Amino acid sequence: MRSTGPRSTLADVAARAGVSKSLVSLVMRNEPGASAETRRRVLDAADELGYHPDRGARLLRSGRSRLLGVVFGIQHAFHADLVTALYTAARETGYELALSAVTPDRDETEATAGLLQDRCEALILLGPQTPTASLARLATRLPVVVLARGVRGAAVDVVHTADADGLHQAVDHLVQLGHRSIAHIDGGHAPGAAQRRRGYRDAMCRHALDRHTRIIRGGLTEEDGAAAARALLADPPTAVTVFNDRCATGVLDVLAHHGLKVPDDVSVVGYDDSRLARLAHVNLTTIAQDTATMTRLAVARAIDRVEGSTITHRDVVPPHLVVRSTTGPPTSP
Amino acid sequence: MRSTGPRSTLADVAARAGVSKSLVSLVMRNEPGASAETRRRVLDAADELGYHPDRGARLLRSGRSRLLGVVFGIQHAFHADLVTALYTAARETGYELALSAVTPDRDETEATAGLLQDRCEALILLGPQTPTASLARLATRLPVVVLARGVRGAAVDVVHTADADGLHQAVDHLVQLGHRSIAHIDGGHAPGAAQRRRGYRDAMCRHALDRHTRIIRGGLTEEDGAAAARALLADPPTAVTVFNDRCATGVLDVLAHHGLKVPDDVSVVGYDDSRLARLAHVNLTTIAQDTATMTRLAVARAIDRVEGSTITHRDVVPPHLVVRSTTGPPTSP
DNA sequence: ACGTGAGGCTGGAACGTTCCAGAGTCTGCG
DNA sequence: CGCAGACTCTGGAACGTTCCAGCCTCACGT
Repeated sequence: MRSTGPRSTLADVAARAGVSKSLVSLVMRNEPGASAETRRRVLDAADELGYHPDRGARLLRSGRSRLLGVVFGIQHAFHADLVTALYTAARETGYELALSAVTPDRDETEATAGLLQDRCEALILLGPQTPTASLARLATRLPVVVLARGVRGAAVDVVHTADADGLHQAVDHLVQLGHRSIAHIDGGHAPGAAQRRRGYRDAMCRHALDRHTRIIRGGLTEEDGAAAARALLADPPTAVTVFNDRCATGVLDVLAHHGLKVPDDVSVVGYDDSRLARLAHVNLTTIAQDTATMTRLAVARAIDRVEGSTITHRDVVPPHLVVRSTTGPPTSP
Repeated sequence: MRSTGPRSTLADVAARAGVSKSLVSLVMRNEPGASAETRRRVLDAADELGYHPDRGARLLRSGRSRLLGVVFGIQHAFHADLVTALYTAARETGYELALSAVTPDRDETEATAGLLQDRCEALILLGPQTPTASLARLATRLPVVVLARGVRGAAVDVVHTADADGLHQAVDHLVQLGHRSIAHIDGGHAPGAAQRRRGYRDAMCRHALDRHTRIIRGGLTEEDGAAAARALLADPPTAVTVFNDRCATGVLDVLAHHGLKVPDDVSVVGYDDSRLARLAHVNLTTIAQDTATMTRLAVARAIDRVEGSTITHRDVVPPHLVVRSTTGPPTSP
């Protein structure tokens, strides 16, 4: 049933065309050094035999896999968005992506190990939790780009959003709508949480709203958001900025269950502009990370390194506010 | 800065451990033939050198990649659950997973092509939309296992849930609670939708509730659920079974926004028991697909085929009801 | 005492490429 | 005429594995 036809090799093609292996190799790689006539003969022979070069052997000899490894959290909606964008960013570069997922049973170390076996030439890590020291050690073996997390110090390239800036925009927007009692549900120890927290605090200061500053411990999951929202119910602010969209979803949910109207009673701003936020029935006002730019940069940095660059880059990409329907002017001050 | 340390090889490890390459090879593959003591020495040496076997070279020599390709939809919460389970299912088998994602910009054909280049020995496709004919064609090249979709006819192995059975259980549960007006929000043309629809219809019949049968066009996203729920608002049933959890989330959302209490006013049952359903603040009663069993079977089928089996299997795994907090007795009949 | 067999280990030949050094042939030019 | 250089082409050595045949050593049974 299955045509387990024996794969033909360079040698087979060479024999059929009456030339040497080396010559066939040249022709297959489209390199100069063969006459037009032989070239055609070789190509014909290859075609007749249904020859396809063996990637593994090629890699083994040449040492180049043209593969970029990507480590991502499979449960993470925003990572899904990033991976999607990474695929398109890599499309025209001549490099391909190799995916390795982090799951509850499979940590980053394991995910990374898998990619090393594939001989990836560089690694792109999405919001890695790996301690900086380990990252640095990894970076001695091959180029590493950290995406969507601001790591300090390690000799790795970093691409992330101007986290604080995002919260400035969020607070500005709310203040402009007339809000004064604006809380922040933070991301705990999650990557970027500290910066966003600081952004919130600074912005409140700038608007002379220090005394309204109110930070509730959140996290990065829906759960965390729900818990934080419940903590807020006793004395709700008129607006709340949330660490990320996923967490904001939990907040919205709890508010709805307790009869609080969004945005009439409470305005909510998320962060990421993940697929979640764009859903019509959620339609969340949020701070959009510029995934297209970030992923394009990440891929470019990785390739630069592969091709010999030794400059360490840290790219901070500005986010922007996307106003949807979860924010509006406060009804009662 | 970066030592661009040359990748260490079997030979390096061998030198450091004071044994031969062959011995190291044995140890790395976990084959018998080395004493416990040397084994440890070799493992230590490998660790110190940060050695990772080169998959390409391995494949080149042995002709076996020991790789199972997995094609999945990266936007799909339930696929994430499946991939997670697949990793654990594959863990002890000696095979590894190669992931290839389907994104809005990257269709199944492209995802599959990538895996073929990696010389995967078999393919596991998650809820593929590819037409049966193409699947059959693909199956002539290498073993193919279709997971979470009941494909007819093609010479591929299939592992899926007893879809209709799930809806029987859902309806039985609701009837037992005292519901009579039970609607179904279906999945349109999605894989499995037809079977679930039929399961609902049959179960309603069996309980002599034919005249309450009410099917609303849904789909597999939150959007679809939200739209369907809005259609239901004019004359809400006391309970509704929904195509999947994702869709059910949309339903819950709309109900909450319109002040309908769940489960007091309306009971809701989902399908999949995806991570979504298990969230504390959602806590959705749902039909759990047995992902552990399904993935274990899928991996086993793939490996059987790789190892020469020519029997075509179709495994139908029974789902089971998980009662959480979105179902309860109807308050007013 | 001696074969015997098993367990632990080694050396070298593959696998299908690419890369390098060189071997012919031909052209043009001093 | 001879020789440099360009153009074609060839042979063989890598690349990092796995696989195979075989070599010790030791304990065991007779």
